[in-house]
Parts: sequence; C-alpha cells; structure tokens
Amino acid sequence: MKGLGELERTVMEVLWARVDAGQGAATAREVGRALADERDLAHTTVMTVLDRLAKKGFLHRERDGRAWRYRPVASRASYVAELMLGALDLTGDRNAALAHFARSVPADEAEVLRRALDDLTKRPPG
Amino acid sequence: MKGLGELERTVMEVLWARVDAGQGAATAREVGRALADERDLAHTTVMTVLDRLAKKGFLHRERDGRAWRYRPVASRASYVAELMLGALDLTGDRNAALAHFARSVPADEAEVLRRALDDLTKRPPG
DNA sequence: CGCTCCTACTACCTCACGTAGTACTACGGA
DNA sequence: TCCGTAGTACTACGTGAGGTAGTAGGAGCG
Repeated sequence: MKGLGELERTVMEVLWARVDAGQGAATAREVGRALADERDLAHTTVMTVLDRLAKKGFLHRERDGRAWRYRPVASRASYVAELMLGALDLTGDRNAALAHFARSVPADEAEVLRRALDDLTKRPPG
Repeated sequence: MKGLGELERTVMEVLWARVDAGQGAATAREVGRALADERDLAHTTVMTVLDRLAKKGFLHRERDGRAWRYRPVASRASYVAELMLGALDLTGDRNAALAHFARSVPADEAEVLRRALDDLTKRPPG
C-alpha cells in the first residue's frame, strides 16, 4: 500500500464524503468546488491529482459525457486499515507491535476493537 | 509521526536488534559492519543516516571518546504502534477503521490483540 | 462561427532520502 | 615529534513523489 500526499488525501476525503452522503461519483469540477473553501486550486491541479489517484488504483473512473466521474475504489475505513496493516508489516515482531498498539489506543476505542473482535468469533470473516 | 525511508528503517532495524540482543548503543562503525552483508555503503553514508535519525528524534546519541553511540529512543513495537495510530488519525471515523482493521487481521493475531485488550482491563495503562 | 468546458500532456519546484566526498581534529604508535 | 587512522561536521548531488499549473486541442451550444 502506497501512502498518499496531503492534497491527494484531501481529495480522497472529498470523494469519501460523497460516498457517505449517498452521492455518486464526482467530476473534477465538483471536487474542485468542494475544495474551494479550504484551498484555491487551479482546475487542472484537481484534474492532475484525480488522474494520479486513478493511476495508483485509489479511484475508479467512468465517462459521463465528455467528463470523467471518479469514485473511490475502497472505503476510507479499509484504506486506513490497509495503512495499519502496512505499518505492521514493517516489523518482524508483529505480536509485540499489536500488543503495544492495543495498549496505546484510548479506552473507548479499545472497546470498539474488542467488540469487533467478538463479532469476528461469531461470524468469521468472508 | 514521520515515516522513515528504506535505508533509515534498515538502520533502525540494526539498532533495535542490538537492543533485543541486550547490547548497548552502537557507533556508526558498528552499524556499518552490521550492514556490510546486505549493503555496501560508505562509512559517511551510515553516519549521515544516523545523524538524520537522531535529528528526527528516533535515536538518542551520547559521546564515547570521540565517537557517538546511538540508541533507539523507542522500541520497535512502539514505533510500529505509533505508525498505526498515525494511520488512524488520518480518518474522521476512527471506529469504522478500527472495526475494519480488526476484521482484516489474521486470526492468530486477532487472538493476540484480544489478549492484550483483556490485560488492559485488568491492569489499566499507566 | 466562436465561446466554453473538458481532457491529455507536459512542466516546474520543492522536499525527502540515498549516497558520498572533503576538510579538519584527536589520539596512539614509530 | 610527526603520521596515519578513525571520527566528526559540513556540503553536495541525483532521483522520485507530490503539489501546482499552463497549453493544446476537441466537442457541443448559442
């Protein structure tokens, strides 16, 4: 799993937010408009980023007239989970790292983890 | 938490291995020798990397005669745990990511996680 | 026909990292 | 006393990723 740059992640965030909002794939223009508040980017900049993201496999794109519509290939949650697994791959002693991680996580999130693991036992992953 | 480059991580690995082996802080010369099998690096390269690592806060260094001895500030496990937490910080919906992560981890490691979380309950983190 | 919108392509800058050379100093031995 | 060895500090260069954007050219609308 390759990491993403700052702007790339921001753009992904826009697309993921649209998914959360039940909206479909977005055009570069739409992404640019969504970013207009926080950043003043040239339209071509947005297009370039979208294009790179698609080439890296983070976005899928499909035609809509002359324009492209972009849509995240994976959910935000699975992207983050991948990143975490990637970090884990960096060490020989995965168990020690996992144990350490469990101890570093805030209590409420430890609870979330615990529950997710319990669910796992009942219905193993497909 | 900043990520590390390939060589930087390799060097950290050498230092961490020394910690595991109960050996103390290492000089650039020693790190270079430890790397000699896998990589043919100029001595100054090793020194530069060690220096950068120290500046980034990953290594602590102390004088030993004219030489510096370098020692990891944090354990490998805590470094990886930090990386994982850093990934988690990248998302707004931490819980979803955690749940996803729990589901992505291999069964035996899920077990490790579960045990670590159980220990947490008994003796809360200090 | 010309304006507008969109794509494709190319480009430039900066920064991180891998890699290493050079200059200078301190210490131990001939 | 003088040299060589080993160490440091400083500087440097190449590459690749990512942020940023300009230009060229096609398609459709008024």
